[in-house]
Amino acid sequence: MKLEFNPKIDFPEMERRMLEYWEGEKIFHLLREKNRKGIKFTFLEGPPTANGQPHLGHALTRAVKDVVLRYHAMKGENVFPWIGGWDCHGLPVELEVEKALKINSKKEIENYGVKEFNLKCKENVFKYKREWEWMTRRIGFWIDLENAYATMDEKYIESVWWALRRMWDMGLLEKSYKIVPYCPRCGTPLSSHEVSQGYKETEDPSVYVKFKVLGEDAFFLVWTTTPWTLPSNMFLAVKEDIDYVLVEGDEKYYLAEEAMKRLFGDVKVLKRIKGSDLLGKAYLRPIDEIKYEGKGFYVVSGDFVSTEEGTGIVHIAPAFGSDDFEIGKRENVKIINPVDREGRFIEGPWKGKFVKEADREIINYLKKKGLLFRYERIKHTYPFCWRCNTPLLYYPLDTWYIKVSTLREKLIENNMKINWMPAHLKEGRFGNFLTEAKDWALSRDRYWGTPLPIWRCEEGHYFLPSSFQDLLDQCKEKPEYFEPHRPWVDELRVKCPVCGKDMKREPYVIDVWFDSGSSTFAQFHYPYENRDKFNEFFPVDFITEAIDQTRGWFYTLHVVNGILFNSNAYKNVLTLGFVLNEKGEKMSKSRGDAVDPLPWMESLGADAIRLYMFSIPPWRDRRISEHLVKEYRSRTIETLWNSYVFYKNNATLDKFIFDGGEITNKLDFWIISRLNSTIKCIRKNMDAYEISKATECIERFIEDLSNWYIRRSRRRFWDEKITPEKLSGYRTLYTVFKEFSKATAPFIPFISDYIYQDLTGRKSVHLEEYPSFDENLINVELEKEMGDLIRIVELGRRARQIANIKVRQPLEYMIISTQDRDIIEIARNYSDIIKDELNIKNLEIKSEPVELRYRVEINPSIAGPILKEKLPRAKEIISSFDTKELLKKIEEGKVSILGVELPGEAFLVMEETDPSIVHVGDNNIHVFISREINRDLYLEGLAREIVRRIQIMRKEMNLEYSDRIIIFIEGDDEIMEALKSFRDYIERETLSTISNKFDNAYTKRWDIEGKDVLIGIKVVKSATPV
RNA sequence: GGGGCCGUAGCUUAGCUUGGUUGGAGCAUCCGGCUGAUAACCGGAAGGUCGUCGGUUCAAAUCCGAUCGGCCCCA
Repeated sequence: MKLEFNPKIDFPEMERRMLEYWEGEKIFHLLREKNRKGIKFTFLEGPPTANGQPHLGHALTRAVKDVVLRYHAMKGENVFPWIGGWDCHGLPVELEVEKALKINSKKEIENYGVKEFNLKCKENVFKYKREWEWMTRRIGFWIDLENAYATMDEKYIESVWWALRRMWDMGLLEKSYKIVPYCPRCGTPLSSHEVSQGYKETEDPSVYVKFKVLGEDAFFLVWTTTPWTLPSNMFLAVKEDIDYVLVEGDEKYYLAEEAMKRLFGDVKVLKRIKGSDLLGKAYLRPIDEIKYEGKGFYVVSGDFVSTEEGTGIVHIAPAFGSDDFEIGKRENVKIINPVDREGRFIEGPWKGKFVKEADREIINYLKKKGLLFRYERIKHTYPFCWRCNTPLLYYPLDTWYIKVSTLREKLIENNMKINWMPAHLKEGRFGNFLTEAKDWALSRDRYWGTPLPIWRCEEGHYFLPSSFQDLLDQCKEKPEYFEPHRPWVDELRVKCPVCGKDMKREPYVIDVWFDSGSSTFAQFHYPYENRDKFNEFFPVDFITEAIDQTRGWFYTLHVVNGILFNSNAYKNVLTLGFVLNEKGEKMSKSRGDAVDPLPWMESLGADAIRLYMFSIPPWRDRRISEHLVKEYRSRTIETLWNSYVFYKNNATLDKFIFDGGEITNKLDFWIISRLNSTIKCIRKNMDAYEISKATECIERFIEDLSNWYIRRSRRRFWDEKITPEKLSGYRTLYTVFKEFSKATAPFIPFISDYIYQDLTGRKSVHLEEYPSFDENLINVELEKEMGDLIRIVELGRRARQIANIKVRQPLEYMIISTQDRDIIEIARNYSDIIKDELNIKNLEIKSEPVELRYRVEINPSIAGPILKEKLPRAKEIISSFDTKELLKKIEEGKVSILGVELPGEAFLVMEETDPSIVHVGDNNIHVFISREINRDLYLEGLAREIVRRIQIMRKEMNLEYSDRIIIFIEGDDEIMEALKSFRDYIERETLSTISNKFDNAYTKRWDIEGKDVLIGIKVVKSATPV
C-alpha cells in the first residue's frame, strides 16, 4: 500500500507510515536477498547493553552505522552479517538486580542464592530491549535484530572459552597478584569504570616525613597523603633526570630542587645532584613495627615521580599502589602487608584498626620519634566506593591475567593496518595506549558473567576445556542440565585429566570487555560452526562507536583478535563524538539530562535528526537541541520538499509524463551537471567515510536547485501552453528528483523514498542501485559560469539595495565592468537573465574601468617573495606615490622601488567610483546602476505594482492558476496612464481582461506609491478542476 | 598526575595538511525585497583581539613553544 502524496507534509507522520510500508513490503528483506551474491562489506555491531535506556547519543551511533551500511548496500554490496548484538554480562546488570532486591553486598547475594540471583540477572539484561528496538526502528536503522548475537548465549560463551583455551595454550594466561582498587566493605575489587564514578573531593592528611639516610647526617624528605601505608614502606623512588638538592634547614634534607622553593623558600643549598646520584642510598625505616627480614629500604628509580606535588622523593609501599607494586616486583622483594581484606591492621600497634582510622595515631607516632617534618590537611579527589561510600584501597589480590604487555610489538604492527577516523587516534590515543599496553586483569570476583573456564586440582594441575563436550567428557557424571553460567557450571564434578583428582573451578567470572572483544568470532559460534562465514567476515570492514570505546571495545577487539588471529580485527574504524546538551555538557544518565530520542523523532522526524547529525564531523562533540535541528531541517529537507511540491504541482497540471525526451535549455544542462558532480562528490566522500563532507554536497545541491534552478525556471512553467522549454524543464526536474532521491536515500531514507515512490511509482528507492555519475554530463565550465552569473546578479541586487530602489521598479541601465574575459563572456551570454533578474532595460559590458579613481596596493603574494623584508617599507612608499603615474608605470610593466624591479602583477589596482552612480564590486567584477527613473520607467513600475495587487486578490479569491478574470481599475491620472501603456502586460500576467467598472466584483482599495487605487475582479471562465 | 582532542561572529561551523589579496557559510538579529513553491521564498547590513601570551617569518587563524578553558581516556 503506497503512501499518498500530500503537499502539506507532516514529516513524522509520513515516516511512521513509511516504516509500516517497509515492514509490510519486507523491503529490508528484499534488499538483503538482492545483494546476497554481491561482494561482502562486513560490519560488526558494537553490542550495547540493553539494561539501560537508549538516549540521543545512541541514536547518533545507530544513524551513522545505518548511513554507511545503506550506502554500501545500494552499491550492491552484500552487507554481512548485518545483525545486531547485545552485551549481556557485567556488574551494571548485577547492581540493577541488587537494587531491585534491596540488597547490596556479596554476602547478601550468597544468602539470596547465586542461582536465583543470576536468573534475575538474565531477566534484567533485556529490561530496555523493547526501547532499544523501538529506537532502532524509528531512527530508520536497518539491522537484523531477530538474529542478533547475545554475549550470554551458550554458544557465544563456548566461543569465548575456546579463545581463553587458545591463549592458555599460547602461554598467555597467568595467575598473579595485582593491585586493584578494592572496597574493603563490599569485599570486591571495582572496575575502573566504577572507580571513576566514585571520585570525590575529600580532606586527607598531608604529611612530610623524614627518612634518615644511612651513614649520613641527613634525611630524605618524603610526602604522603596515606600515612597508614608508611609501616609498609619498602623503598623510596626518585626520577633519575630530576635535579635534587641537599639543603640545610634545622637539619639536612634531600629533596627535589623544584620542591625546595615551596617548602623552604630561601635556604642554603649544600649540594646539587641528579636523581640518578641518589640511587641505591639506604635509609632507616621510619616505622619498623612490622616484622620484616629481607632486602629493601633503599632508593630506586621511578619514571612516575614528579615534582609538582610533594618532594620529588616518593614513598613506596608495594602492597598499596600499582606503581609501588611494580617496583616491588622489579626489586624482587616479599611484600610487607599488615592489612587484611577488610582494611584492618592485623599486626603492630594499630592491630584491629581500620586503616584510615589509624592515620592519626601514626602521625603522632612519627611526631614522637621526631620524624615528622610537617603536617597539614589538604583537599583532593580520592576514589570512594560508589555504592557504600567507603574509601577504596589499592590492594594486592590474586588475579588471572593475559600477558598483553609481551605482545605490544605485534599489536602496534597490527594497528598500522587500520584506517582510523579521525587519523590522529592511530598514533595518538590508541597508539600510545598500545605502546604501554598493560597486562589484562581478567578475573572478577562476581556472579553474572562468563565464568572463567579454568579448573584446578589439589595437585596444582590446570584444566581448560576445549569445548563444552570436552568439559562434559571430563565430568564424573553427566549433569541433567547444562548451563555454562554460575552456579550450574560449578556443580559439575570435574576430574583432573592428569591425576584424576577432583577439580574446582577458579571461582571467577571474566571481565565483560573480553566478551565484547570476542564478538568477531563468537557471534558465529566460531570455530565450532560457520568457519567459512568467519573467514569471509574477518577482519571487519567497518566498525563505529563513540570515542570512549577507543580504550574500551576498539582496544579489546584489537587485543583479543590480535592474539588469536595475529591480525587487525577491523580495517576502518570511525569514532564518534558525544552528544552534548544545549549548554555544551555531556548528556549523562546520572545527571538526568539524557534526552530520550523518541519524542524528538516524533516531533522533528528521524530524517531531520539524522541529517543534522551527519552534517557535523562525526568525531566532534555536538550540541543538539530541537531548535537547532528544526532550523537545519528547514533549509535542507523542507527546501527539498518544497522544490518537489513545485515540480509536482506544475507537472500534474500539465499532465506531464516522463518521456525520456531531449533537454535543450542551458539551465537544465547546468542542474544536470550539478546533479552529476554532486553524486560524484557524495560517492567520493562516502567511500572515504567522510560523512559530513558528503552531507555538505547534499546541502549545496539543494541550495542550487531551489535557489537558482527553480527560481530561474518558474517563468517557463507558468506558460499556459506546453512549450519545448517547459518540457525540457520537466524532464530535467524528473531526472533530478529521481537520481537525487536515490543519492540521498542512505542519509534521509524516509523522505527520499517518499519522493521516489511518488515520482516513479516503483517499490522503494532502497531497492535501487546507488546512482552513478556521468563524467560527460559534468560541465565544469558551465558550473563555473553559472557561479559567476549568480555572483553578478548578487552584485546587482546589492547595488539596488544600496540605491534603495526595489526590484519591481525597472531601471534604464546597468554597467558591468571587469577585466576578466570569462566574466565578460558570461555577462554577454546571460544578459537576458541578468536583465530579467534585476529588472534592467539595458546592460552594458565594459572591459575598461568606468569613471574611476584608483587606488593601488601591493599584492603581497607576488611582491612578498621579491621584496622580502622590504615589503612594509615598500607599502609606505607606494601609498605616497601619485596614483596616475604609478598606474602608467604598472601598465608599462615595470616599477622599481627601493632598487628592486617589480612586475605589473605585483600590484593590485582598486577602482573607486563616481559617487553619482551606484557602484558595487568585489575583486574583479564591478557593477554600476543608474539611479534615474524617467516617466516611462515609473509607469512601468506602477504597472508591476498593480499586477502584484491583482495576484494577491486572485489568491484571496482562491482562484485556480488557470482561471480567467475580468478586472477594472480606478486611480489617478498616472495610474490610468500606466494602465493604458501596459495594458497587454497586465492582462497577460494576470490572465485578465481590463474593462470598465462592473458590479458583483471582488473589490479592494490599495495604496500604491501613495496613490489610492481601487481594483475589482470577477471570474469569467473557471478552469476545469485538476 | 600522564596522554589526547577541541577552542574561529550570539549559535552551528568552513578554512589549518602546503603561511600570502579583504577569514568563508548557515541560523538568529535588524533592514529590505518577492508574491503562481506562499503558514513558502530571496537579498543586504551589522556582527570576528581566529581562547591568551610568546617565538619563527617580509608575512601567522594556519608553523613552533607556553598558558587558560571545555571534553575524553588513563592513573
